[in-house]
Amino acid sequence: MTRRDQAIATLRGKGCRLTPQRLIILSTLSEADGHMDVSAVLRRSRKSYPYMDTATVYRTLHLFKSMGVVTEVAMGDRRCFELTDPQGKHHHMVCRVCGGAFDLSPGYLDAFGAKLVGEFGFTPDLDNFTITGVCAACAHPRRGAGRKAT
Amino acid sequence: MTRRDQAIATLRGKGCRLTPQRLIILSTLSEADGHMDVSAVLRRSRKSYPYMDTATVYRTLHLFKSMGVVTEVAMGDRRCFELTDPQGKHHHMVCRVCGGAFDLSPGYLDAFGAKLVGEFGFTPDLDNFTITGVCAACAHPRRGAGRKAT
DNA sequence: CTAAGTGCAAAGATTTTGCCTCCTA
DNA sequence: TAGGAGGCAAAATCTTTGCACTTAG
Repeated sequence: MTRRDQAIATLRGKGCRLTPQRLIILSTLSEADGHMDVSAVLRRSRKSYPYMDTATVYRTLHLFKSMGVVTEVAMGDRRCFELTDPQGKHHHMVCRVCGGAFDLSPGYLDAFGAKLVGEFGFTPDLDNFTITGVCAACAHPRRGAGRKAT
Repeated sequence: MTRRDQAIATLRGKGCRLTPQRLIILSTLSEADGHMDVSAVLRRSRKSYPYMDTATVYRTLHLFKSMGVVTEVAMGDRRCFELTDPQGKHHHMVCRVCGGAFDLSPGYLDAFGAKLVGEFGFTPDLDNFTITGVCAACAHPRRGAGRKAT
């Protein structure tokens, strides 16, 4: 089951209407496979539905976030959204130079998360975690082009 | 040397003028000892200088950020500023229930960061790192009030 | 002195809201 | 069909910018 299908099931289960606009926004997020800001969601959604309205995108993303089907992540000084990974953990490293996103296997953060719980009683939201930084290609421009890996 | 003094030295070294407004904004950030958003900086700065202008705050914070004397951090869905810690990193845990922010000593993420660099060549932005989750008070409401920590 | 910085006001962005119409369930 | 959702436009915010005046160095 794809994340998009999972999201649809969740929305249906919570009694939300599955309007064409909502499905388009889900598809948009799904195709991009990651972090898009509001204007990017709007722009891309309009490719399949030119009348998509700004207010609809805002309302929909807020709804999705409150339903847990999308996650809002801070990318530097920008707020982005992405479909929540139903498997649970799914981490990304996002390069702030080229914008590329790289998957990070679960496990890398486990020790860290366990420490926070143990020492502070603070339970971090590690299920959908994104960290920004600079990828190898952008850090060493001569060794490879800084192309986008989405 | 306090962070504020450090900041002043840096600014002076880079040839920036030390206007009263800039000093007030530094003091404001310094007194609050932490993450304040633009409107909070403005509001508090006006206590010592009622004519402080919005544009000045924006311009000053941008300047300070570009000079490295303040760091912009994403606190949930809010962008905040704080004096850069000259010791280096200093992280936050933000409770998504009560909104409270807790400092996280450097070191907790070092092993994690080193792994990313070593295994993927990805250099994470740990200076600017905030993790959301649920704090002890909110996770165990009976044991303590969910009060706000800055 | 004089270039940098501020204040003010206006322009631009971004995000939210009201209200009426439309459509999903 | 009835209440939720979308469209549209206006409003509320948030942020940036132009320009004349002030001031730190």
